[in-house]
Amino acid sequence: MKFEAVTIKDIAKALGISTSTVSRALRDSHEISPETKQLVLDCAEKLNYRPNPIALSLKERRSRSIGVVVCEIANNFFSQVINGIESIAYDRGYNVIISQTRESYDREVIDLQYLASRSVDGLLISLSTETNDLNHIKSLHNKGLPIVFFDRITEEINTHKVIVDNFRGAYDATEHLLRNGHRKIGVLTNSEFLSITHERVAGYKEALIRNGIKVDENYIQHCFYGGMIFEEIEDAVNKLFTQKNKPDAIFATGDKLTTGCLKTLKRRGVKVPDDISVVGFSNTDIAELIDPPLTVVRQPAFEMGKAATELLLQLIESKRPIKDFEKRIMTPELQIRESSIRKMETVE
Amino acid sequence: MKFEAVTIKDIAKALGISTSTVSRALRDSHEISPETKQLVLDCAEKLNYRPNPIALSLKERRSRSIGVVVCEIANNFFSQVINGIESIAYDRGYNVIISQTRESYDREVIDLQYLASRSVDGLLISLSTETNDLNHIKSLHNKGLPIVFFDRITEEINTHKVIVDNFRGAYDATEHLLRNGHRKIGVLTNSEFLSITHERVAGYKEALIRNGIKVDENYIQHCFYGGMIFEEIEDAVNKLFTQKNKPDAIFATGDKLTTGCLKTLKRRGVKVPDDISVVGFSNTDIAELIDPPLTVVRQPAFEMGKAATELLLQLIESKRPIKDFEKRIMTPELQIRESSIRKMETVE
DNA sequence: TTTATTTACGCAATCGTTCCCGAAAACGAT
DNA sequence: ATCGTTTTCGGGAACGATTGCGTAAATAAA
Repeated sequence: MKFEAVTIKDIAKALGISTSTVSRALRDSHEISPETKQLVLDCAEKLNYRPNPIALSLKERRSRSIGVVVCEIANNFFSQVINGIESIAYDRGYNVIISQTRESYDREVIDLQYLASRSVDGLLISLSTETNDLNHIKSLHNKGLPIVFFDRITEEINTHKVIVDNFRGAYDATEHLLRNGHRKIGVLTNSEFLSITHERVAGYKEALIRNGIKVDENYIQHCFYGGMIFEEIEDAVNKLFTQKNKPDAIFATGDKLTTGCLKTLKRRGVKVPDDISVVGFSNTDIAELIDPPLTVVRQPAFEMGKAATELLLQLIESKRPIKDFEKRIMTPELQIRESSIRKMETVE
Repeated sequence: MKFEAVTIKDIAKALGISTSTVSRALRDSHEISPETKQLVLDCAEKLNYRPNPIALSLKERRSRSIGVVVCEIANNFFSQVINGIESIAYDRGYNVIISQTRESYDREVIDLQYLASRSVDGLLISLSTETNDLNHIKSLHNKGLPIVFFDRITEEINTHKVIVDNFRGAYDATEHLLRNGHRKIGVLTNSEFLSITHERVAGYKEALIRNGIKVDENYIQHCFYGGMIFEEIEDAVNKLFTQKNKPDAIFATGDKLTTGCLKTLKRRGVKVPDDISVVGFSNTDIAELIDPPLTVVRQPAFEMGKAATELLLQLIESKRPIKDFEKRIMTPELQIRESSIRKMETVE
């Protein structure tokens, strides 16, 4: 049950020198003779010495680890973001600690508390649905903990941010539907607390307005938990279908929202795209396999993870406090497939 | 940039008592007067004191964290397992540190090294494809670090293991295909290094044999990286299709393998299930949305994560060394959909 | 009152590492 | 030979927390 690791003391004892000398030799200090240095290095090699990161963390008050807070990893977008995060962090010698909030504010508070006490050197945060009050993050930010937001950001905290051009993604998706002859476009979207919701709904509205179509608020259905609870989506779709003027297309603004919508339609026996067209934000790898192949707004998730991590490390490793923050906006890609293309030859 | 946390010393100073007293008061020791205890508790509350886990880890040589090693999290099965792991660990006060090997042996070695030096109290491992030599794990195991394997296990190390009944999953899938009139069943499977490969291929073979069909080794195609590299799957499917006797069904033994196979078929214009049937191990949430709805062997991933974690914590928290290990075998579920059902009315 | 026993707390070591400071030895300059 | 520098190394404190041991004061027993 014990787990005895080789320490600096063991080397010191083996060589009959002090721990200070060993430490300096390993750290490649100038105030050490080449011979002693070599001796220590050899001995460390022989004993398979590994510095104890915990002791280092305690001493240096940094852990060479960064915390990632997302709502859930079982989501294509976030798991791809995490891959991007790791690809950078790993190379730069940082460890990544992931925590999931499952869209709960309480868990976000606890997770953040934990990560902070664990001395992470910085934080990569995508807010959870329930989060409205940001004091738990502000207090960490005010204490000087480097934070970068991605995807679900907030304007209340001034720091680096990485997002996709949500407005444009939504605009393009909506316009694509309009071009294909749809006029009554329903929206399935997330909680109103989230930045992505506002940006995406705004893009949708703008596309309508520019095409001379009046926005009907009844067509905009919010799912508070973004589809984590399936019934939420069923309800939202029901509400869309009980409008006096049933929509002829649905735009879903999230991964779970999109697939949940498709499931609901399928179970109801609604044909896509014959009865209704569907476009959704999604990073699924199998959009082409879906029946019908799904038109998606795809985010450069991996790149977003990379960018956010680079910005964070820059914050962490900067000597002097950074006051000039950047909002990096990446470009989403509309991948057009059959789910949004009205078949003209289909006649009732 | 500094991040000053409240320590036990701050409380001691504020109250004019020693750190020992504070520590004991917080730990609810009996040798502390009720008044002092209350004083300390109040002060701790007021200053918002949080014990420093790093200092605790150093002192107690345990971190109340467990390490998880998987090939990748952007995989339905593994992200669901991780959810199961977290659901237990979280309640029991353990933190989960996830690392991805991306199927690389070298990364597995490094990740494990890192987790060990980080003083994780235990390890949950699913081996990576490339891993053939187990010395890096054995050495940790021999030093007494609690380890539980799941999914991709090894017989070389004696400890708890959690798997699904892979033999049965494959047997059921194959027999299902046989019952539907298929006789020439190709297999897309993982590296021969992996336990899951052997178990699943064995189940497949047994089903054939029991039905009086001779096993044709040419029908069994291994993808070394389990489909992480798409071309691998294309090649394998090609090989299957250039047999003198083209298969009339494909059984894929992994998530990526299954979706990759479907993509390849779709791009080749091969119709499922008209031209060929497909069954695969997969934990995707949208099997029903695929064209055609996909017959899958689904693993109770969440439950597997829970079970593995419970076994690990039992190992970690046991007073005396455990010598009696358990292999927990859970039941996979064959979910039958259209991809494996030959349409009888289809005539050439 | 004296002695024995609790009670309640402080001191200091410990975990593994770094680093400031002091000092011995070696070297060069005078 | 003497002094000043430089090189090279050791001692010990510090990071935050726990804990064995020692001990003064309070209480109980004689």
